[in-house]
Amino acid sequence: MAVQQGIRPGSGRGRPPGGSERKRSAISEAALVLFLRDGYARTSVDAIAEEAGVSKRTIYNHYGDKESLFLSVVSARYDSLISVVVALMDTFLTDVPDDAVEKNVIDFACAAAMMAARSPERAAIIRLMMAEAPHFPELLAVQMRPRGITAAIAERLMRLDARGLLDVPEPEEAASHLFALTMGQMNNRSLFGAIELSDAEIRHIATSGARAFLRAYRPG
Amino acid sequence: MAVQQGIRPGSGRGRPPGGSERKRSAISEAALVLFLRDGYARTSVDAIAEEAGVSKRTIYNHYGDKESLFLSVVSARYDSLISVVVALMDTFLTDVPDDAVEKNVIDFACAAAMMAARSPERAAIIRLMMAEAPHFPELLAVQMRPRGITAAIAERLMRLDARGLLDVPEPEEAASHLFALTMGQMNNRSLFGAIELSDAEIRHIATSGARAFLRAYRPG
DNA sequence: AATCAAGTAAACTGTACAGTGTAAGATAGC
DNA sequence: GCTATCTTACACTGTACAGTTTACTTGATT
Repeated sequence: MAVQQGIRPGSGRGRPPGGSERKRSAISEAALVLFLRDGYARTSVDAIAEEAGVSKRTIYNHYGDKESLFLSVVSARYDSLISVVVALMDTFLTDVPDDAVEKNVIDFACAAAMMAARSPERAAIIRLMMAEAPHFPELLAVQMRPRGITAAIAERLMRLDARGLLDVPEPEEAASHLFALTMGQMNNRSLFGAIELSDAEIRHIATSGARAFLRAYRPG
Repeated sequence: MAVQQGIRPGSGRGRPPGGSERKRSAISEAALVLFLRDGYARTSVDAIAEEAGVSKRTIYNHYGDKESLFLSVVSARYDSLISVVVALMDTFLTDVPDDAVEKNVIDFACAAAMMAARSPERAAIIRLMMAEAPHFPELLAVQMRPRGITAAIAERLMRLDARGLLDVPEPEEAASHLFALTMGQMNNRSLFGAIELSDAEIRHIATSGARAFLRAYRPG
């Protein structure tokens, strides 16, 4: 009689086919799902093992302990979220035609707001990092790394200033204002996991924020 | 030999002098301190009892269970924080002289930012509510109550618009923008418990946010 | 003085969970 | 085919914690 196999390929005893990388990533994905859904303290290693289709011992072999697992998966995912935002900036705030500043800033705001409002995972990871930062000082460092985000916006604004398309005497401040008026506004609403907004409402909020920014920083 | 008394007055066995209100408030204060410092899951009822100088049984007699205690103390404190912000608005955004709009908006921004940056308890309670909102739907309701906060700002802005001191066609939106440019900017920095800012830096950030708002909404 | 209301102490129940130890099974690579 | 590597099952340790039970103590009330 054949040995009872688990649901997933590569489960069951013995050295796993395809190397241990697959196990490792099954663990990290499962861990992320549960940490984001239930928080650090409420998530048990046994539950992660079950979700990943892996034995508890394997988790400890790979990650040492629960804290290391947590820090590893959370900081990796945070970094990848940041890179999504940076990509948005590249799309909308670089190579702006002379007559399309307003359109591009508004489009950027809409895209950023849409992402902020429509990605529950993003909200969950920010919530989680905020909640656990006091207990895991390492998370502070992870969050500090991308101070680059406003710096990157600032750099684009400077170029628009140089071309006379905006009047931005202090690019770092202006970048922070643009961020506050777009992503910041959405964060205030979504981080509590609160309200469901329609696409039209999101676009409206983002557009009005972008317009306020443009009025505050128009040239002349 | 006298019975060994605890450190606090009214501790020890027997019906407490001064009624049970004093016990009740000792419990809620202790609970708040520990919940804010360690979070919900990491705080044990035994620890609260010790901090309050009260027996564990008394806590259960007063609050029933840990969840009820948590909801009670957190929502009470949140309400009182909100009222502090409302008081700030009354101070700076009501009865504004014709020639002092700029000054008052900037002063409001500075006061609000100072409070946001200098009250660790405020940051802690927002963090805590965000973190636990998914597990305690009741917290959502608590947070929704003061949608009045932007509404109250909006009302003041409308009056300034009527007097021709600002150009605010959509007061609700503008209020949200002012909030984002002042408290929002500070929240982004303080909720992670991150950086220590000097008074001068805080004032600078708040002032530049207020100025951007004024440029976006100046009349004419 | 009697009674009631409120609280205390401490042991106890049941459960959940982090992390370990171990023997055995399966695969990869030589 | 041999061996090192990796995984599994599972029992086990120690601890922490929510909530209860019981027996006792004391201040207020009448």
